[in-house]
Amino acid sequence: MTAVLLIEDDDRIRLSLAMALEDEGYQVYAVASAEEGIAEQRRRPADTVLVDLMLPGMDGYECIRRLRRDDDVPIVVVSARDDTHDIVAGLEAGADDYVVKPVAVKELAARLRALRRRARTVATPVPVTSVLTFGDLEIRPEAGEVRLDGEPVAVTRTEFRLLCELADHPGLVLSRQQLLQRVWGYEFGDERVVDVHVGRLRQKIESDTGKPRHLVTVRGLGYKLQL
Amino acid sequence: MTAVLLIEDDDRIRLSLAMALEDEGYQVYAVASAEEGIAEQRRRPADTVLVDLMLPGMDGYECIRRLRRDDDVPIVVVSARDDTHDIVAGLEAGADDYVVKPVAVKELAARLRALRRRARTVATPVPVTSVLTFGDLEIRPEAGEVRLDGEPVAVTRTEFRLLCELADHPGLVLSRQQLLQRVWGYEFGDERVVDVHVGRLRQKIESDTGKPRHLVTVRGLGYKLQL
DNA sequence: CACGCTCATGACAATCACGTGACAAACCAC
DNA sequence: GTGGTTTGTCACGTGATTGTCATGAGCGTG
Repeated sequence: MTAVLLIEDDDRIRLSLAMALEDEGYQVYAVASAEEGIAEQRRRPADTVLVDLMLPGMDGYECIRRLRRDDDVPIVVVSARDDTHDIVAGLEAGADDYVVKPVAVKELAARLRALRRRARTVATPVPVTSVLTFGDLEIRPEAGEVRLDGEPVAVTRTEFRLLCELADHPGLVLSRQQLLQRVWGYEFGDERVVDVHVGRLRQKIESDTGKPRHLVTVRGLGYKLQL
Repeated sequence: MTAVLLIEDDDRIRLSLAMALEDEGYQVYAVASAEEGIAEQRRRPADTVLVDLMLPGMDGYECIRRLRRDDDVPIVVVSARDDTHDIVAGLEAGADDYVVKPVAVKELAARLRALRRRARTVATPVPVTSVLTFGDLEIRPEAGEVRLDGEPVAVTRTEFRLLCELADHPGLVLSRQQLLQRVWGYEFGDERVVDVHVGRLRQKIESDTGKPRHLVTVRGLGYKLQL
């Protein structure tokens, strides 16, 4: 069965549209915000995404761009706004189609079928990649990528290696000595280097560096990475 | 340049739409009947077909079905009729999109671009050719062909092998060393060669080489190819 | 509370990584 | 051969990255 992700903040519209689509034979995942939608699509990818443009928080255009960044999934904008500028912007952001509310369900279903006919089977987006997850923090060693809450975070090589080393031992304390050896290859050296890099890393992945949630200090022993 | 075939019997609309599309950078073949359109598409296939529904002689639905029989070309209905029944019928006949006249040219152009992004080019019936797709970038290893937004891109052999090697591991970082070995067969060698070729490749497949969308640098680690 | 120790952080200069243009050798098609 | 294309090397500029250091805050203990 075809699964559709519906991102629409208006409760009435969301529910009625979801029910109508279910009657048409779709399995519908419905959420009320762009953030939820992106998370949902990551967790349980649908075959097609329907998205409203006017959403609380992150707007629809940004939502489309983020979905597109991860994925080649067909996206249809379902919006009340019908002027050319919005339509062009929606399509340029990466949507495949744009329909104006209120929309006949039969038409929407026909457009979904047309789109699905056309959708290509993309070459495995990211194959067999191990992802180390620490709550909202994701580390993909092979992809050289760190994501916080789904958003890519730019880290330097040393920071990345440090993070991977810590992530390889979740919840375990690694001493500065151990880190110096494994990340830097130093046998001896100034242990302060580790502190500095941990600090820089925290700036990037912790919202409150004073109270780190993932990359925590164990006084007198070293650092560890936890959920 | 992208060629579109416009099938529309009303002279005024046909001419003005053709001119408007030409202003948008399309090459337009315009004809006034379904029969002419089908013949024209056989003789000189366009990349996309725009078709009116109410045509003298063979109607638009039948026209779409016949075009579809030959060809997987993207088809957009441009019709004055805006009721659900017509829209569904048009899409079910095989159209990819349906816009209601009068339509803003900007919107139409945006829809054409969106469709083109999505459309697979099956014009030449190449059997069992794997196509590696990265958004608007297509790589056909067997055919030795690279396409950007459907348009063939001329790449040299080394560039092509480099691209294939990266495409074989979508989203994964390959170090310069790995690339040197796999593309050049060098065991050792100047890693800057890789940079230079990546640079040349970017000139050809990235619109803004400063901010590459597909062939990205992972500082300190290497390069990767992504959506 | 005072002390010693540990850790966080900002500043800074040296270094590094990368992108790019130029160029000559190698290669290729004709 | 000959002219054009492709390829590897080099050098330079730019901006990012790195290790060091100094300073001050934080913590635990007596």
